[in-house]
Amino acid sequence: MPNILDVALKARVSIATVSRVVNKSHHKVNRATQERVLKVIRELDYRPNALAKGLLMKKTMTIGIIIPDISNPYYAEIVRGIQDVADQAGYAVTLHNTDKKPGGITRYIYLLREKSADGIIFSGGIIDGPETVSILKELKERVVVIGRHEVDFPAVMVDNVGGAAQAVQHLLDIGHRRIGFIGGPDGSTTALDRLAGYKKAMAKSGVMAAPGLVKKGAWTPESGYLLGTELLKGKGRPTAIAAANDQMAFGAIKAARALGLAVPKDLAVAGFDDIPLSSYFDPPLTTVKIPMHDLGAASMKMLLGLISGGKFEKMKLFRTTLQVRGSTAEPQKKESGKKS
Amino acid sequence: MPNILDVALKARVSIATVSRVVNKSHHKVNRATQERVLKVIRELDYRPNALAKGLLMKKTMTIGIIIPDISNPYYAEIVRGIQDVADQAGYAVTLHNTDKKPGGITRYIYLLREKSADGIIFSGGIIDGPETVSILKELKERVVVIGRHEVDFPAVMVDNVGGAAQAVQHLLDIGHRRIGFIGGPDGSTTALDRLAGYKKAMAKSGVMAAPGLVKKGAWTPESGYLLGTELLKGKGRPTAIAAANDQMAFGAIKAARALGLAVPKDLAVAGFDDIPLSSYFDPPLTTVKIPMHDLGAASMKMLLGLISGGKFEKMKLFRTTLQVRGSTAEPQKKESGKKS
DNA sequence: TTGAAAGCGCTAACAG
DNA sequence: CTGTTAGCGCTTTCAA
Repeated sequence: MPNILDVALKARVSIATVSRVVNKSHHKVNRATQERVLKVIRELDYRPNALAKGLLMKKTMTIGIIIPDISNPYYAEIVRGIQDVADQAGYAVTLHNTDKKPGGITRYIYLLREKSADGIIFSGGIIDGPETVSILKELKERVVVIGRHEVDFPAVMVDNVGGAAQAVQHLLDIGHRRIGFIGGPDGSTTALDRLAGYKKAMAKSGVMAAPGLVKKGAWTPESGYLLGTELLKGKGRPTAIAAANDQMAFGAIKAARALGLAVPKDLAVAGFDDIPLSSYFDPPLTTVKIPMHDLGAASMKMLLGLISGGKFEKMKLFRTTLQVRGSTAEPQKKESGKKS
Repeated sequence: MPNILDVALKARVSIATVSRVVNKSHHKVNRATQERVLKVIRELDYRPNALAKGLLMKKTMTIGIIIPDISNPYYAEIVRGIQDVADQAGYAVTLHNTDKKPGGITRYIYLLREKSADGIIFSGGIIDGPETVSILKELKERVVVIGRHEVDFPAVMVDNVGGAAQAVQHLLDIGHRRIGFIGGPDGSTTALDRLAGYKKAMAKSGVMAAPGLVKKGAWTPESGYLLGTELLKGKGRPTAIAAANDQMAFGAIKAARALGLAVPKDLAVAGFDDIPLSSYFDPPLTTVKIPMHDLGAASMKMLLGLISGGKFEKMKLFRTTLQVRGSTAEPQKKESGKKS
């Protein structure tokens, strides 16, 4: 791999001159010299070493993303949004999955610090404990978070409370009263907010939310299936289920089918997120749409603002929109729908 | 951010000594000195600068992944597999999406070279042209590819021909004769191989594959829907469709439903990949399972072998397994199934 | 318009 | 066992 000295020698100039033409510096360089250098650069296929440059300039044009799991379509979509604007701005992105790894978050933060990342985008996931929070608080890194967190960083947020309320309200509006809720895990503020939205809508309509109707899942279709089965087999079966994400909603639908219940006839199901495949399901899933790609893009724009040191909105809130599709319908007439 | 000199000064030792304790060097360090240094490191929260280290050692502990699109569950799963073993081995991963970007591949290769990535994993995607191929050929970087490519690199491969043949053979076995195929785009070797598998199985059974029954899609559910509609509306409607990936299969199923056709009663549909949600569909999708996570993991292990310079398999082939689920069934009796 | 030289933070060879 | 020093490849004063 040729370096700047190789170029300089071959072009019979100093490395300073090479540097100037490579960086299109304002410092004037003779036209002829410039072309000679450019020619050698092409011949040698020279590329400046980003490590050396980064070391000197304290800027690496790299940012890190910390998420629970890239194989979750929700995060995949967000990451794509981040990358699209990062790439445009000349930034590379390193990816870090925290799930199933104790102390993952702090580990990655330190890693990114060592690598001199220019910034970090942090989304979702469970903050392991107060320790993590205090570490986060003292972070000197430039950080943007997606979603609500217990720490004060510039943030891109989603109205999860309102979104969940929308979904539940829809269920209420079409006549459901016994509405089950499959939520997310403890420690997730997103899970907390979506549960709050459920409770809010229920309370507003004066409907009792039986404690047995609320379950805590793990965001996966498997957990949706498990919890859906519990809900459906328990006493006082709900006529509708709102799930805190689409994957769990799919699990719940599968559970219903396994018990001989038709969706939406015997059970209405609503999801959350609107992942790409949701509208292709049968029945197409009624869900609360989050503009995931935009979420990612907005967070990266915010980080760019932070990095450049200019002014920028410290907070951006995205509203959700309810997508009413085939998986929800009004409950069957009074006689409780036994198995056909 | 404290550097090695700050630590050295505060601990009253030389930077060499600090370096030795940080790197657990074999070079002996007095026990007491060591503890003094360790204490200062903790006090200052010192972390070695990876850029400086990388510059000197010519090793960055970072590898790059070049794929078409992370929001495609197929790639997301592969990337997760890569990351799991990379992370374990102490490597960070940068992600690069090439789709919809002319010249993307070469651009990212150069970027990765500038950043001194220790290796590159390259999966899927269309090689823009002969130019890209020749650039790839001259690459001095350590590269592992996933899938078949026109270039000779260590590779992790999938038996796409055999897999597609499996799916089509299954359709044939249960009695279908008019079998449509929704393939991938031109320029993708994966698409080529899956199409070849379709043709192979058809030929083997002596069944004519009418040219009008073969379509080329773009891997997306939308294109599956479009092409499925074409297939179903055309003359001599197929009784079964094999799609080159699950997303297009879902699109085709949606198309069938839109035309009042029941799956699998009026139309059998098989997919390819077995993405996480496929078994949750209604009907659960019959598909050719690829161990995507393992594919990613294997590619990273191979790259680790390449990097360490040891011996390792230059090629690893993964077999596919057919998952027969609810979306395929035998064709209806002779009388061509009109709308009910 | 060009070049010499300092220095970013680190490791390792060498000397003591 | 510890320290001094060269140098990884680059940008940027400063001088010419």
